[in-house]
Amino acid sequence: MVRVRFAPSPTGYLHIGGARTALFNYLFARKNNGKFILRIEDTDFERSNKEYEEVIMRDLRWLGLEWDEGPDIGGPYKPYRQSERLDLYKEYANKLIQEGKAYYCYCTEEELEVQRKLQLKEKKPPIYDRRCLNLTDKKRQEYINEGRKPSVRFLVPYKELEITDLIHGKLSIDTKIISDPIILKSNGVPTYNFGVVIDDHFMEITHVIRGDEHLDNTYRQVLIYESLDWQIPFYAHIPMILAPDRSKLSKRHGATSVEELKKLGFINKAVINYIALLGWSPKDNTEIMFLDQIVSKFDLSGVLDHPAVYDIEKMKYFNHYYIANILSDSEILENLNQLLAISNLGYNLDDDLKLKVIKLEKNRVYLLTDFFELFDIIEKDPEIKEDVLNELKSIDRNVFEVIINSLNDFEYYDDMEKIKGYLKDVSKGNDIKVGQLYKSIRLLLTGKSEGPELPKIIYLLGKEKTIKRINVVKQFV
RNA sequence: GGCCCUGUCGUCUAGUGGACUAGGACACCGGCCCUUCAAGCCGGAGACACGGGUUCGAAUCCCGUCAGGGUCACCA
Repeated sequence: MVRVRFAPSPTGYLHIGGARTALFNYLFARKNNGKFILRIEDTDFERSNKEYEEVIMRDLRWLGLEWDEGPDIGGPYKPYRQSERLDLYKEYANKLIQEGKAYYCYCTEEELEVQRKLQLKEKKPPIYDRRCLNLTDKKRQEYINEGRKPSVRFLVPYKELEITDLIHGKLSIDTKIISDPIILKSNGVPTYNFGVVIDDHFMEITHVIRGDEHLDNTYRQVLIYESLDWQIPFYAHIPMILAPDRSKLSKRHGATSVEELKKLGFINKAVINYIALLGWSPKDNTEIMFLDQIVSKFDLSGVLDHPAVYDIEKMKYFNHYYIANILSDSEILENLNQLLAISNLGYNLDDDLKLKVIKLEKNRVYLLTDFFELFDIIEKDPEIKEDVLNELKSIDRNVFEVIINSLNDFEYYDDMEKIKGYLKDVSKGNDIKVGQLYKSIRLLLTGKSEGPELPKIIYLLGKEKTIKRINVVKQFV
């Protein structure tokens, strides 16, 4: 049985890279009828935050990545929060000490820092010199009397170590260059490299799918597995997602968290679709796919081994495509209402009107927030600023009169086609160029010279609002 | 700096020794449509990092150079 996990630490929002890692784990689990587990790695008490944990779970669900076992829903290998598994780590750290495979280290962080700097200065790799490995009883007692709390270091066995990665193939390293890693901090809490091994083992994780940045950690972890005589899981290190400038993706590169994307008006299906294609492509090179289709096409062997650059423009296109061609109007409405709920813009529109807007605009919209343009036009009377006023004043008096009279006479505001035809007639009958007529009316109704098609605006506004706006504007001119 | 990973259009990618005049998608440019801006449709430009091998034949295999990224924490 395939068992994979996504193991975020709750120190920030779920970002694009994390979401993609979660997705690949999810895909692999579903494809192989396995289990997808969520584990929270909250051993850094300073930076971990329960709120982030909740946001991460919420965003994962928003993306449609449901897990089979996790801190909130439990499971046979609970608990799924590292902070609740502290005894387990201590037990195995002690076991390693007793077997001479790990040792207490009494060095302080300051001492280590000094040593590291020195080594770096001499252009040497910063490796711990094992000064605490063979401490005399006297020295040890001295440290204890000073009140020093020891950390536990893993004793790295020196050898040629080869690991096999499902994406990169065979990888090897000389373990001499690995510094003895601290596995238990002096406060008794495990470090990442130790916690991962213990938990993955006891949660019976079969495949570790994670970002490339963990490639070097893998050697340390494999050594720990070997020292405990545990079975080593399969590894698949997926390429990183880089910023457009090819550096590591971070906040300064714009919208990189799922939270932000949501607020910008992205649709979950589009986000999933886009990130699935970052470092992976199906055999048939299809681009537009739903999550279940991606599952059926997914194959770890299709995952590339080089990094991909994050391009929000392409994701916008996917979003556009989903809105225009894939989603039903009611699905779009649902997404729109979700967005409205979190963005507190206070539009006072009922679903029927929103649906009308969706029908009219979905072909040209890229982001859900683009619908707001029309919402604004419907809800807010035009602002008559100076430049608008000047433009308004340049409209011929006769044209002005024609517009007012004809819009007053017109009755079929609920029929787009009739509006179109009527405007055409007005244009012909009064010898006003269509372009000029449209431009003038748009200005009167919205205070802008660009925007959605004019008949749409008139249709959505209805007779009452249309006439009212024109009358208001008339006073200024 | 050591070690590890990687290098196909600007970007995501197809490509696994001959089917490659290197294909698709986003972005870009031009045209059509047209009441504006878009959308849509049609068309265009655009890449095998470089240098050596191996081979009848290389984007594909090997070596080197260069470039990019990652990592060397009592962070994960």
